[in-house]
Amino acid sequence: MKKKRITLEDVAQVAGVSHMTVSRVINNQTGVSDDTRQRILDVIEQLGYRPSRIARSLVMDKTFTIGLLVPDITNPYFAEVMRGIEDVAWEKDYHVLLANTNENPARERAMFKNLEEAAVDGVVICSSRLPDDELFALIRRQRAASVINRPVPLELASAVLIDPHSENRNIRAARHLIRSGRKRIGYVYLARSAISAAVEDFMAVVQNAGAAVNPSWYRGSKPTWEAGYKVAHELLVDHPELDAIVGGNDLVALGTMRAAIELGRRIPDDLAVTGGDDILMARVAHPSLTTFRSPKYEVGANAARLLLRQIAGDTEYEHVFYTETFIVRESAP
Amino acid sequence: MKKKRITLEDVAQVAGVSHMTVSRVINNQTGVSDDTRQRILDVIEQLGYRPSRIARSLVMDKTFTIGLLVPDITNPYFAEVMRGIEDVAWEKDYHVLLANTNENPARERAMFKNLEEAAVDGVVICSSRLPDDELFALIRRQRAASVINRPVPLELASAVLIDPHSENRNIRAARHLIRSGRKRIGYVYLARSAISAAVEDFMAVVQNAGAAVNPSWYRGSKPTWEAGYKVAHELLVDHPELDAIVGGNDLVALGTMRAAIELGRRIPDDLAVTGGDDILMARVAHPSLTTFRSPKYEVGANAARLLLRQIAGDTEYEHVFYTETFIVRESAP
DNA sequence: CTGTTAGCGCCTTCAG
DNA sequence: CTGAAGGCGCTAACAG
Repeated sequence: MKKKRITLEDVAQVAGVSHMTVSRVINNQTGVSDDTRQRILDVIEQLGYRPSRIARSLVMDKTFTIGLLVPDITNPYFAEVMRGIEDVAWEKDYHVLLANTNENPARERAMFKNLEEAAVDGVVICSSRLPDDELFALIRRQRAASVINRPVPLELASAVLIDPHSENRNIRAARHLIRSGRKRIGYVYLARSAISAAVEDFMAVVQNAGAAVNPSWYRGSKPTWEAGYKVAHELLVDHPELDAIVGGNDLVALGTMRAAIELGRRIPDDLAVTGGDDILMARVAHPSLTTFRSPKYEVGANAARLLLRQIAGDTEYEHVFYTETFIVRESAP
Repeated sequence: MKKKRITLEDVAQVAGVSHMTVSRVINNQTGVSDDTRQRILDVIEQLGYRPSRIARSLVMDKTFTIGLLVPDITNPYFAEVMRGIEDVAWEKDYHVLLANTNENPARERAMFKNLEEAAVDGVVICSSRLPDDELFALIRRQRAASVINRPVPLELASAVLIDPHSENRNIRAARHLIRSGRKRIGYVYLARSAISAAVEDFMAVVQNAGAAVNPSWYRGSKPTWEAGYKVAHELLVDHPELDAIVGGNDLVALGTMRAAIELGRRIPDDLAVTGGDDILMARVAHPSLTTFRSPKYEVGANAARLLLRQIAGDTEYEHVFYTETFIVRESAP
């Protein structure tokens, strides 16, 4: 014997009006006399009535919910981005349906399908790990989309991206390392991420700048501390000659530092390390990490704003760009 | 001119059957011949049909969605707990509606209301900041609830809690500090959290163990690095005599360490610091942080399991307990 | 094995 | 200012 939900009809009956009048009241519409309105409000309060968003969604064809697709909620970078998204959604009275893919493409695909079935009004897609063609097709199936950290055709979705005119952070890091005298630079890049510079580009720049290159100094990693640790450990065992490593992000760089320290390297004397994102851990770590600061919260907030603007009926997609600031700390002075 | 959603009816028409037959197919029900089923499956594929969860929810009175109420998604502790919850939900094909309260009680209240309107099948409530009576009333309005880190009547909800027979972690930390020779121990506890020991209890234990006590050595803090930094800074300025500080959690302890270092204290020589949670940062920080490890992922996963069990029709609530492991590191050897 | 009918709770439209 | 009718997309219950 389940307790049944209180409905508009129940409220109407108690208040002695038709359900339509109640509907008008809960939607703040005009056309209800002040005392009927007050009476209905009282009944609502007294009964503890809550409008069913389900029913409303069905008839209005609108769920007041946005989907949030992220690779890993435990990555502090994404957590901060999510906070920006969540805050904007909250302001505009939107709900957030969380779709955490655990860096797993199969799960990402399934999550997209879930979001379609949930009929969310739009999706914020953060750092998708899917190939372009597949991602674009999936986006096309959504009512609206806002993409973070992934170039996407302007006619397909809004996006928040790193300024394409600014140099890639990994490459900036490499330049910095070479300037400060490093000769043999490893690169633990983020596999499947649009943030990391392509290995060829990385090599070209390093070579141009007069430092050594070697294809086996460059390895892909998942964007986690553990993965960074593991990959860097292997890299350093195989190539003890390295005197610097560019990490794809802070977590990977921090894992790299740990591996290096365990292998007896002193940082930065024997090995310099750089990261990216400037998460709190980068500051707190020892030695503190040289990295790039990105406006994480604002990136999320902007993505959400662009999405909500589309949902509100704007037909023009928009791409917003941000830049990263180089932060020099102890790990690569 | 919006593109309209493809419905059961559309599929039925193309396949030349009634919508019920299609319904049976998408719900994997028996009573459809193999070739009709296959034909319908083909049409679904070809049309790219996705069942509307909204409509299904309305008629079934079930949303296949759980609400997730957390104080702060950027707190690594909660992020890890959330991952446990999300994974279990995903396994059971449940969606997660995120309600991040930003440590703000007013927002928490509003989020509860949102979750009611969304008609989620149940809620996982993580570290609520609401007073007992209010929280309990709000829980009672939900279809099902599973509570983390907050004692709750067994007839009201399931819960995942620290073993009540194990000594509180802050008090264990204090004992450890006293054993290792500290005399004047400050306490930056988590305000409004059921995790932190009450100041009176803390004082009683410290006094009993033969160390000094002083009411102005104990201050509440929000559970963030920034708050911990600020509170500890003030505390250390006001009370330079302190030779140890027990932090409510790792973030607060890490903020405390930063404040201490900026004020010229050496850690652990001049000041010992302890935390709680054992987030990654505690290990990476310098000096590394003495703390308590809690099974964060499992806490979340268990809370979700308990909730889904209730949703599945189990009427018995259940409370599950976990324990924390003391991890001694450099900050308080 | 397949189809028909009747709602789920709400909003839109149109009458009073 | 208020109400009645119709339908959103789907499933349950019952017919055939």
